[in-house]
Amino acid sequence: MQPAGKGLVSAEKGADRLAPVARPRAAAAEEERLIEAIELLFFSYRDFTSDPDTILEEIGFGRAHHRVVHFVGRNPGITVAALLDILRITKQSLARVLREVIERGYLVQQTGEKDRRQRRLYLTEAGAELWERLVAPQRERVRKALAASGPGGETAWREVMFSLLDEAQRPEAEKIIIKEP
Amino acid sequence: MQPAGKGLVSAEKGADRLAPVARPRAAAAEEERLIEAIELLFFSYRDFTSDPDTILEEIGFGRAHHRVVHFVGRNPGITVAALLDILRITKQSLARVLREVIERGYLVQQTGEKDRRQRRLYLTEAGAELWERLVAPQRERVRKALAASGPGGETAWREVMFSLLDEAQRPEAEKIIIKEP
DNA sequence: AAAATATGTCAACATGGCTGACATAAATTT
DNA sequence: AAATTTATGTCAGCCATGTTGACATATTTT
Repeated sequence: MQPAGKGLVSAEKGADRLAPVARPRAAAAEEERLIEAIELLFFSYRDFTSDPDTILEEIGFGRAHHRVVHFVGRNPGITVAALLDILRITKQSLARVLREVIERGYLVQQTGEKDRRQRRLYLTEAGAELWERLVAPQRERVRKALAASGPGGETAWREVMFSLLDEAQRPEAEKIIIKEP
Repeated sequence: MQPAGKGLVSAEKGADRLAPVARPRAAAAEEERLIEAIELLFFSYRDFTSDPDTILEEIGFGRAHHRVVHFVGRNPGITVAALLDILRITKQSLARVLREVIERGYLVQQTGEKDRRQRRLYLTEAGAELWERLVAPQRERVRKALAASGPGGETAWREVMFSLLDEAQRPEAEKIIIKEP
């Protein structure tokens, strides 16, 4: 299902090439285009987070719990320090959420084998189930969206999204996101 | 500055076409790709909001203030009801933020001409200046990111972002985002 | 033995959401 | 003209999730 032909998805760079020159039209048009992109990002991200929000509400969890479940699910045995690095919150903030997720049986801690100061985090079966429930609609939403763009659309989308990252943080983000077997 | 050749931006659909068939590799690989996209969205959005956050902190405002300034700046004379529609928060939540933004002189209310129940919202000069300060780095970030993708990248990116919206809300989002002259 | 590290915890506070109840003025309907 | 609906504002209290600062414990490293 392609989006409507005209509006948001056109953005031909030289569309008003034939307009009168005197007006500062080119700059203004680019600015308009960019602001549209900014708002598109805002609205898309909001809808993107809405599916899990519904599920979370049922079980009395919030987005913070979601993030913990997700990144522990994705990185089994992750240390608390590494999780803090990803989430960029204080350990006190994490502690509260972590306690709740553990108390409710979605997550367990295991003392690190090599370094016994570490508390490595793992999802329980219930946690894995919850993660799947939460990630499924997002995956489906993203799958459809990527499929809706033409060939090469996914690569282009990723390029843009990746370039939106702070340059300094791209290597680390890549490390976190990509799992090589 | 193109992202590193291998990692995030490859995603050729048939990359492992030649791999052994027995393993359920195709489905797993797609799942992996989609989860990477989900996390990319998460990290990119976080960095995307980080520039304004810095400025906002200086002046003791939060993201809520930003959103109000932005959408009033973008829609001069918008009514409170319309703003609530965009932000999808309660009027009590908006009221607090609105009051602060008005008290500090960034925004004014004007009784509607046709409907005198309405309080139409406008940025003051200080408000317009603030908006420009806030939007400038985001615009620049998005400009660079879109430019970093190949030709047609912007259109593809928009298609995907637009398709991430709830289908039911696409027409309204389009109405809000696009300003026709 | 001392220092550094990984983690946990207590307490207090801020932001920005929420619900519920009620108030006012203006427009619309009857 | 009266009744109703609409647009907005406001009070009060609650919740989720972030913050800072201080301190405690176990373990590893120096």
